[in-house]
Amino acid sequence: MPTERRTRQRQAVRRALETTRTPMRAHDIHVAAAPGAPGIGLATVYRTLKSLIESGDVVTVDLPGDTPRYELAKGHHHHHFRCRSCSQVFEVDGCPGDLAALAPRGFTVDGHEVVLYGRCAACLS
Amino acid sequence: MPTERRTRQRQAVRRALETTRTPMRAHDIHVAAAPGAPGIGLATVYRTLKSLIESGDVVTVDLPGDTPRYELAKGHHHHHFRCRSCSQVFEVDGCPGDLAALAPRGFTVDGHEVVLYGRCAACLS
DNA sequence: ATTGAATTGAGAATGTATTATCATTAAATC
DNA sequence: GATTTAATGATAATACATTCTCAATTCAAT
Repeated sequence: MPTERRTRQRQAVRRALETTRTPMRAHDIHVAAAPGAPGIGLATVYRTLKSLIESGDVVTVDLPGDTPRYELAKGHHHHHFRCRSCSQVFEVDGCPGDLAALAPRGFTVDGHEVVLYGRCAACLS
Repeated sequence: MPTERRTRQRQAVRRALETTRTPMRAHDIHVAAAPGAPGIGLATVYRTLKSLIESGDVVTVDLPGDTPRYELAKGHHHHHFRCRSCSQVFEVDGCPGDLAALAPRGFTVDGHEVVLYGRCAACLS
């Protein structure tokens, strides 16, 4: 099995995700990682994301009709908020609770996702 | 202004959406409309969907990480359930209610979406 | 320092949903 | 029935995110 090497670009990708307060798109990560890894390629960003996801350190944040974003695995159940103005996504701690009752009779529910829409504080000020 | 013509293929697309009990993908509609409009092209399905959406008769159902689906505008607020087994999407009447309280301080919430995951009745039986 | 293999960057290639093009067909009006 | 022109079908073209290719690079163990 190949040994994982600690490279400047992988560290830059990880750092980008550790530093941000909002889930990032691959493109955002590419830009954010550039200062720490000059010339880093987009392919490397994707390769790194893939391994981080496989190791469970990163999770994909898929919001309806939006390009995928990535965030560090938080460990706790949470949802997201998407600003209609700046399109940025924010973490939402808290959850409406068990929604199984909403499902049709005879259906089994084992998970759910909630997305809030509106304006973030920055766009309102 | 161009006059809208009543064609066999448009009727077939509309009928497909009126007949189904679950939101359909463009491809599904293409298949479902074929019997009523032999040889109908996929482009026509998209063109018809576009006009139905513009007229407000149809709405797009975007679920995370899934290809877009389309359903007749129901008029009432509702959500969706996606079967992890057959991938089919079902309408969910009912709603967890106002979720604005979950948003971070200073944020404005004007909408939300909820997606339930699990197994549908058919896949469980 | 040397070397073997993992990693990288640049760009081509892929997959998928949707739109554009354009000659042909067919509604709707006369 | 003839005419006008919106609508259609086949297919090329877009738009994207993501993956693949492969020569060049660089990590890390010797």
